[in-house]
Amino acid sequence: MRSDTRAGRLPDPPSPIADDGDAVRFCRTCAFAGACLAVGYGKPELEALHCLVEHVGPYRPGDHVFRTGDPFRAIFAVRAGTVKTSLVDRDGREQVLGFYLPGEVIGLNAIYPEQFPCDAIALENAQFCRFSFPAMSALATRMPAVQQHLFRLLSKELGTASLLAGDHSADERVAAFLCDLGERYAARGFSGTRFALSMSRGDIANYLRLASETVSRVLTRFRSQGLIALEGRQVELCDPQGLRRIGESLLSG
Amino acid sequence: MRSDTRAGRLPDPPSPIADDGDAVRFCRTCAFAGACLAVGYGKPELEALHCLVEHVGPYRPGDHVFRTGDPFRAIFAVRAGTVKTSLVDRDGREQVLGFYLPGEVIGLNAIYPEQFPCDAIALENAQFCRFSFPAMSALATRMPAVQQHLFRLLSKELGTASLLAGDHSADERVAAFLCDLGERYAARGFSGTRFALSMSRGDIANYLRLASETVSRVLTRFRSQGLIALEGRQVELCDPQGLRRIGESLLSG
DNA sequence: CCCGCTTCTTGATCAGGATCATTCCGGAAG
DNA sequence: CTTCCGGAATGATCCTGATCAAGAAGCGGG
Repeated sequence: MRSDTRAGRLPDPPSPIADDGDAVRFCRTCAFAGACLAVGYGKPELEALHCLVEHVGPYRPGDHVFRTGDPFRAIFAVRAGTVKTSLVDRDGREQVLGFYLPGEVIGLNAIYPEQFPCDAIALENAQFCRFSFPAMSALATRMPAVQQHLFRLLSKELGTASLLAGDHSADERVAAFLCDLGERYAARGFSGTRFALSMSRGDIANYLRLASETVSRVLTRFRSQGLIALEGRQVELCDPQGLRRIGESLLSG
Repeated sequence: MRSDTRAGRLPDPPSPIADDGDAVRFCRTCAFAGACLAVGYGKPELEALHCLVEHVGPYRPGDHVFRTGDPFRAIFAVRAGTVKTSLVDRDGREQVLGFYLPGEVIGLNAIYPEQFPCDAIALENAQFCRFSFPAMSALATRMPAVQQHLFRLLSKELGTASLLAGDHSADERVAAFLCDLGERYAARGFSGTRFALSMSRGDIANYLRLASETVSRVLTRFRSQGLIALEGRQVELCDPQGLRRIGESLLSG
């Protein structure tokens, strides 16, 4: 599993960490870092965490990590790659709920219904840490730090979910989307101004509740205004300040 | 506090419970019922719950229960009345995040930022159970049922938050809004087909990301189609099935 | 290298809902 | 009763972004 045949020369230097051997380095950027590090490496509690973590993957682009209706047993931290979550209503229309980068957690919205309310689909080759939820909440009972962490993760996601709901112009949405992605990449140790959009224009549009044509147009205009540089799915935020100003109503208040 | 001068003859027979004396009856419909009842009345654990619950109120229409930026110390279960939560962006535009009926819980989205990210404003005379959050999470550590309950509440709210985000027509939004309110009233023991809208058309519109004129027009049309009866803020769902059909894309998938 | 597919871009037109403006209604105060 | 005022209903117009349509560009496979 260390080095497989697909180890070609992918042109992504700021690529997500896919190195299974470097658990410590990965864990520092993971959303569970707070919980994991709180217990301290070497202590017996860490054993408990390790017992309930299971590395799964790799998944290839388009693979499902879980599907709508699957019984809820675990949450997943993204180790490598990117994932989108989406739901499909009965007339078959897809609805993208979110994109998740390395270090972020998916599956939290399945706790209440006790089954996954959405699909999770890998956008790139992806790997995960799988946390058994029953084991996790049992652990949380014994370790306040873990419980606190779960509460925070849930509450945080709650905050971001309500942002998309506002009525905002296409410009605001796209600008905020780019800023948000940049900040999240930066928080995980990648470049926050230069990265690849791992999702299609259609997925972006769907997520932002716009038509893909509109996304194209806005991106093109942003480029002509010097706010971004764009080449296929590679994007550079040339004027993060300006973008932030445009999207600010979605970003902080 | 029991009977003050404003005890006029308000025409709302299906009024929320405002009777301080009937704790048991109220608690059965409260969102914490599962947690509270799980420990069983009379057991020592109940003492713990009672210690961290504090009844607050009454608040008058327009009063703030908490404000954006207030330090987060507690979550609130609505005992009586209705509340809206909303945030105000820097250009002063209000954004209604949700309406909360008796038995529902507000403040969960403050856990992560550790301060309230929104205002909570009473729409009617309102009272609350205030749960100290540090005490609550300490209790959750000792009582898995409470912890489980908090996780579920958070996860549930996460689910509803993502529904509004979809791109839906004005008709769908209004129909789903009415159905949702009805179902929530029904779940708390009130009539699910005949109730008063405690919020203004403007608030509804804001919540649904529509203009208030649009809400007016849709309601008028629904009435002329026989889907609802409407008189001021009193509404009756004459054809809940039909409404549900219209709004179904927002209601379950 | 060409083919066929998907994704992306760009243009032209259309429509749903926002906005502006006016009127109507119901309750509170005088 | 009249006046006043905010919320609500209704009409007229405008604008953003969706939709329809067509072409360009990337990409994997033969």
